[in-house]
Amino acid sequence: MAVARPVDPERRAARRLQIIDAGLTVFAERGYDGATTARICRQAGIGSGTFFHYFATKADLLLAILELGTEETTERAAGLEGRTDPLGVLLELVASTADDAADARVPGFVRAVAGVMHEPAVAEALAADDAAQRDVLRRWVERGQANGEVRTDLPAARIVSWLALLTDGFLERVAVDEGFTAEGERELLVATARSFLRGG
Amino acid sequence: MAVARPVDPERRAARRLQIIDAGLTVFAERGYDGATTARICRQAGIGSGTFFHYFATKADLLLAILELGTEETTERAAGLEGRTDPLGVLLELVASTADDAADARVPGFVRAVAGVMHEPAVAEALAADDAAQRDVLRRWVERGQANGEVRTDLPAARIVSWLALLTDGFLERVAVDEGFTAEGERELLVATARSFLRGG
DNA sequence: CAATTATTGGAGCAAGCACTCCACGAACGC
DNA sequence: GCGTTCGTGGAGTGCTTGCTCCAATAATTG
Repeated sequence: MAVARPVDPERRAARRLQIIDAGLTVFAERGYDGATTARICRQAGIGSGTFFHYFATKADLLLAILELGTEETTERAAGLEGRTDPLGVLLELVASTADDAADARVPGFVRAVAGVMHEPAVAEALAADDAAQRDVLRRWVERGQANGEVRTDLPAARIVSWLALLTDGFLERVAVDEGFTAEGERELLVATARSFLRGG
Repeated sequence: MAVARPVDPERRAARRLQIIDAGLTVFAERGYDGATTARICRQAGIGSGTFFHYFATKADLLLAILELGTEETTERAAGLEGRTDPLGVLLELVASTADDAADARVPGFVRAVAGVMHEPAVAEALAADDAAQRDVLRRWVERGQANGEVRTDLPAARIVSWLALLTDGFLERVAVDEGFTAEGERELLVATARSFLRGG
């Protein structure tokens, strides 16, 4: 009778994260289509039955990874409220991209995702992530403009696009360029962003 | 007896280009794996037999497109020999990226390629293209440094990487960002590159 | 016109894939 | 212990895909 064996949310979350981690690794090194579910399962050390017990679809795994990234972004943004130096905040946000890129899997994952952008679900998730990130940036850019710390000859939205250009390009370079390391170029990234924000 | 029906190189080249053009289109809008050979054939208005008569493999088509791009790069470089204003040349080269991006298929194709970088053959071809492009840029950067037009606080190779960062990021933004058009942002790209080269 | 060969379309095939299904074992309430 | 449900692995399946094969056609020479 009795309702035996209730779900253990912690155990479930842990397994989920384990699969997510494996997915991140394999997506990064093989691309989306190159990452077969079989390989992801092997990387995670599980059977395919388990995989589809946690994710209905391979695409769902990708989406879950993206969602995790978006969460981190919003958390990071929340931790910055109350600051009064918009330029400093913006540069920290830019620098955090370099820090993310220090995990070698991140750049690879980013290009893997870019390669599946034509899938509507992925495009939507990525758009949401992009919008969240842009929202944060724009708010600080506007404050900086009001402040006099940021150039006012360009609208805030356009400045945000250019910050994104810098960080996207940075990730791409780290992925491709042998001599271009996240740690080594971090400082120059910040300096370049500062120069741009001031209106060099 | 008689050797009838000799190959017509022009006809062959034309067909080849027709397929290449279709491939560029479909790769750009569907990604590499999303671009089925069937769809490429439909786009080109040919049967699959014809396709494989011209390209042994789907990957070969991708490689052919890349090779065409490399050729254009080297041709463009050759046309610049003899100039004495390194900074001007560099900015023209950067601007030509923006011009390429005006063809909406180019940014899409670039990310499609990025999504298959884990294939050794593609990685190799892309490395060759990258090396060719870098070689040209580095030569002009070095001349600019000797000239006093380009900053000397960074080694030429590193400056080249950062120029590539700008152009890569530019292509990515054009592909993703609704409000970010190649024509509209071209000028700012050149200005930003100039600022960076001078050492802002 | 005949002979010969490049060129073409499309039917079909083998392989690989995401995903389903099921049976067994473990964990819990009673 | 017993009953019940969750968690798990892996064999199997149906579909898609890159690619092959071949018969028909077009083009060119003599």
